[in-house]
Amino acid sequence: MPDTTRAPRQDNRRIQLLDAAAALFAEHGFHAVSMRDIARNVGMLPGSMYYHFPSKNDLLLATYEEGVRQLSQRVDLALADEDEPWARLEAACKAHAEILLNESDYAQVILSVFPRDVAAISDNLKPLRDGYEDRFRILIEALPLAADVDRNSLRLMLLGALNWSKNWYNPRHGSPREIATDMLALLKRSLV
Amino acid sequence: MPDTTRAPRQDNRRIQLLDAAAALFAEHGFHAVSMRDIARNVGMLPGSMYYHFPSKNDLLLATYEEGVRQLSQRVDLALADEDEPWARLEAACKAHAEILLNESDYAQVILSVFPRDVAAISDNLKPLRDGYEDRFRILIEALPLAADVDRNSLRLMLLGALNWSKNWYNPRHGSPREIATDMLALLKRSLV
Amino acid sequence: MPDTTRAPRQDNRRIQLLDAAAALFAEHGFHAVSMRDIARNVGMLPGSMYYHFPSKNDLLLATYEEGVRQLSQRVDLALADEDEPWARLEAACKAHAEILLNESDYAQVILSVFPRDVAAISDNLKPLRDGYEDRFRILIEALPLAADVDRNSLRLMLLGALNWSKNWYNPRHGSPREIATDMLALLKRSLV
Amino acid sequence: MPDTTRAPRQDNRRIQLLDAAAALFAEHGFHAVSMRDIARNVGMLPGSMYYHFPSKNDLLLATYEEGVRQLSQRVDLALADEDEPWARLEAACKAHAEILLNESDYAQVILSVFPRDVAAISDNLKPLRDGYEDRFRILIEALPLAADVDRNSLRLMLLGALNWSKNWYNPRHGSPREIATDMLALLKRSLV
DNA sequence: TATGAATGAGTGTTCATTCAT
DNA sequence: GATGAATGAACACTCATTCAT
Repeated sequence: MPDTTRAPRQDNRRIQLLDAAAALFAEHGFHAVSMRDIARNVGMLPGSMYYHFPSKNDLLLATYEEGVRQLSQRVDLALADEDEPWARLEAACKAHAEILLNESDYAQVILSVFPRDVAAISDNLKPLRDGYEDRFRILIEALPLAADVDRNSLRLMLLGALNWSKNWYNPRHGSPREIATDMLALLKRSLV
Repeated sequence: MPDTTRAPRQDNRRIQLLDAAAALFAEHGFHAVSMRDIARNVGMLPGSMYYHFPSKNDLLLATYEEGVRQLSQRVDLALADEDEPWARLEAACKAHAEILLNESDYAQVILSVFPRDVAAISDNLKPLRDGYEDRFRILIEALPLAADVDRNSLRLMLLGALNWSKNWYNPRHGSPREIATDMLALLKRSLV
Repeated sequence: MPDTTRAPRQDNRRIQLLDAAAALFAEHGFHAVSMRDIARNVGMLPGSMYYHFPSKNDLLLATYEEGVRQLSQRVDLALADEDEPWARLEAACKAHAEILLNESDYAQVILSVFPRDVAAISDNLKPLRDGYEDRFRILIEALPLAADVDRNSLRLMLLGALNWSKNWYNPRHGSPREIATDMLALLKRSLV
Repeated sequence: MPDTTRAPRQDNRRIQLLDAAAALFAEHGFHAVSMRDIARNVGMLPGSMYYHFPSKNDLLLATYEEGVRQLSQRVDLALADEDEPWARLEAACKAHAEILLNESDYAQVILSVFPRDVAAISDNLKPLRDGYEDRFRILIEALPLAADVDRNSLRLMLLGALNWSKNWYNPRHGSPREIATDMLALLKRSLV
C-alpha cells in the first residue's frame, strides 16, 4: 500500500498533462493538436487545463524545457564515464540518438516543433535548443583533427544527420545506438 | 516584372495559388496556414480557390508534385554534365542544397511537411518523396568505396545532414553550394 | 437513322435539366439538392443552367408545373373510359397511385416538396397543387352516398392515405393499382 | 411565464435548444434550418450549441427521441381508460391527431423529417418511428372485423390519412379530435 | 482543483448566382 | 448555348480561452 499521505502529491496532474502534450506534439505537431485533444488524453475537461498552464504556448514552452532537461541530463550522464575525445563524442551521439528515437516524447518535440512555427514564443524556444547543442560544440572542439578540418561543418553534419533520422528511423533496421555508431564511423575513418 | 500582355493568361491564377501555397506551407507548415491566408496572398476570395483545387489537401498534394518535379529536373540537369561518380554525387548534392535553400518554396514544402502530418493523403505523398530520393541511392551505389563502407548509412547521413540544413542555414555563412561541398569533403577524405 | 434535321431540337437540354431536377428533388428534397448536383447529372457546368432557368426556385416551379400536367393528363385519360361514379373514382385513384409511386419523378416532387418549404414561391406552387386536387372533389361530389357522409372528410382521407403511401410503398408488397383498390374497397363497403 | 427562481437551472439551455430545433425543423424541414437559425432563436452563439449537442444530426436525433417519447406517452395515456377495441382505436387516433396538429413540434418533426432525408442517421431514426407505429398495429389486430378485411391496408390508410392531415389542417375547420373522429367514422360504418 | 457553460474568432467548404468570353 | 472563373454569403463545426460556481 503506497503511502500517499507522506509523499507530497506535488502537482502530478500537471505532469500528466505535460506528458500527454509532449506525446501528442511529438506525433502530430504543435498546430495539429488541440487543447481538447490533450485534455481528453488525461481525462480532464479543457477548461481545467488552464489552472495548470495559462495557455497552449506555455504548455509547449514547458515541454521544451523538460525536453532540454532530459536531453542534457542523459548526455551528461553518458559523458561522465568517458575521457578520450572520440569516445566522449560517440557516447554523446549514442545518448542523443537513444533519447530522440526511443525514450522521450519531450526530446522529439524539440526536434520536430521548430521555434519559427510558434512565432509568439520563438524567442523563448531558441535559446533552449541552442543551450543543449553547445555541448556538441565543445565535444568537437576537443577532437584531435587535421588542421584543415572544418569543425563547424562537422558538428552541423553530425547533428543534422542524427536529428533527421527520426524521419526514417525504423527499429527493425538497427537500434539508435547502432545508427549513431555507424554515422560516426563514417566520419572518423579519415578525420583522425 | 511579369509581362502580362504577352503571356497567355490561361490558368495563371492556378499557378499564383500554387506559388502562394508553397511559400506559406514552406514558411509556417501545413497546419499553421489557412485557406484564407493563401487566398489573401493572391487577392482572391476563399471560396474562389475551390474552383482550382477541390480541397486544402489537394493543394498540398499539388505543391508536393510540383516540388518533386522541380527537384528532380534540377538534379537531373546537374548530372547531365558529369561522368565521374564522386563528381556526380557532388553535383547532385549541390543542386539539392541550392534548390532547397535558395530557389524553391516547393522543394522546402517537401522537406518540411511530412506525410504523417496529413494522414488523409500520406499514401499519396510518400511515393513522391521516395521517388526523388532514389536518385541518391543510385549515385551512391556507383561510388568506388572500400568494401566495409555501409552505403545505406552513407546515403542517410548525407541526405539527412543536407535536409536538416534548412533549420540552421544562414546565407551570410556560406552559399548552399559551399555547404554541400563542405559536407561531402568531410566524408570523401577517407572513404575513397 | 432518326431524322435529327427535321424535328426541331427545341430546347432538349432544358428537358434533360428538368428531368434531372425532378429526379433529385423527388429523392432528396429541394433543400438537399444543389444546382451543382443537377448540373453534374446532365453533364453541364453550373453556370450554364442559368441560360435555361433564371434561378433554382424557377427550376422547382417548372418541375411543379410539369408534374401537375403529367398527373392531370394521366388521370383525365383514365377517366375517359368510365361512366359510373365509383368506377370513375377508382380509375382516378389507380392512376394517381401509379404515377406517384411508379412512373413520374415530377409527381413525386409535388407530393414531397411542400409549398411552405420554399416560402419565396409558395404562392405560385399552391394553386398548382390545388388545381389538380379539384378533380377529386368533383369525382366525390358525383358519388351516390348516404346523406350523412361527409364528402370533404372522405376526399381528404382518400387522398391523404394515397399520398402518404410513398413513405411506405414497397413494390414487393403489391402494385400501386392494388394499393388504390384496397383502400377504396375499405371505404366503399359501407358508404354506398 | 416560466418561474426561473424556483426551477433548478440544471441544463435548461439544452431543453431550450431542443425546443427551438423541434419548432424550426417542424416548420421548415431539417435541411432548410441552419444551426445559426436555432442558435439565434435561443439567444446563443452558434458555437455554444456544440457544448450540448455534438452535431446537427445529433440534435435531430434528440428531437426524434423526444418526439417518440411524447407521442407514445400521450397515446398510452389515452388508452388507459378504454377497454372496447373500437373505442381504444378511436382514443389513440384522437391523441395522435391532437399531439401532431396542436401540441407538439416534436411530433411534427417525426412526421415531416423522413429518415431517408438524413442518410447518415437514417438507421437510428427508422426504429424510433416504427416502434411508435407498432401500437396501431396491435390496436387494429384487436378489432372485431369481417374475415375479408385487410388489417394491414386499414392501418396504413388510417395512419397515412392522419399523418397527411398536417398538410391541410386548419384549426378553423374542425379540431384535431374531430378530424380523427370523422375519419374513423367513415371506416367504421361498414367494417364492424 | 476542477467543472459546466459559454464566447468570439476562425476552420475548411459549399451555396446560388453572375458575367465576360 | 456553354464555359471558365469568380463572388459574397452562408454552411457545419472547432479553436483557444474565460469564468462563475
